[in-house]
Amino acid sequence: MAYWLLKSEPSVYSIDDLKRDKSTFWEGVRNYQARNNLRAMKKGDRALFYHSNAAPAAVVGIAEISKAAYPDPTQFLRSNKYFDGKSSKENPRWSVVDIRYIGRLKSPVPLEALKKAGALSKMVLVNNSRLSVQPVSESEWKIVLEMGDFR
DNA sequence: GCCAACGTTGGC
DNA sequence: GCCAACGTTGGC
Repeated sequence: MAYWLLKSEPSVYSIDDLKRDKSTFWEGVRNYQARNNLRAMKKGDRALFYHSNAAPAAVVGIAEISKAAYPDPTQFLRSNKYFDGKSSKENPRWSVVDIRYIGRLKSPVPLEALKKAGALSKMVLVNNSRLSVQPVSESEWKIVLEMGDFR
């Protein structure tokens, strides 16, 4: 099983929104590196749910990849803000995955705490804060869940 | 709201 | 293919 980190601004879509919805499709990724990470996901993989542009920015919960990558429907909707006129149905540019709510961390782990943890110095989030879909190593995964008192 | 860091675009 | 200009992200 692989591990990932998904970022979302809580004012747009928060962990509580996911809890309410139970599952959703991860729309709107328009960055190639992030898209490639989406396409590498397999059903059953797990992801940290991270709140960006939040006070504090923090890992707040856990989700499961419930369906592997498929074309992002929003890229074809002219009225949608994620519409991409350069994409085609024959050769879609952008992908989504489905995710399912697993749970909240008992205590959210702020970015600052991740930066302070020596064992996480190679974590993508610590080194490239702009990538919105990131891989997480198994050891990083375990450490973050422990820091968040996830049970 | 500011601004640094990063990604993308497009002229050449 | 280079790189300046521009737009976006995201921490603070």
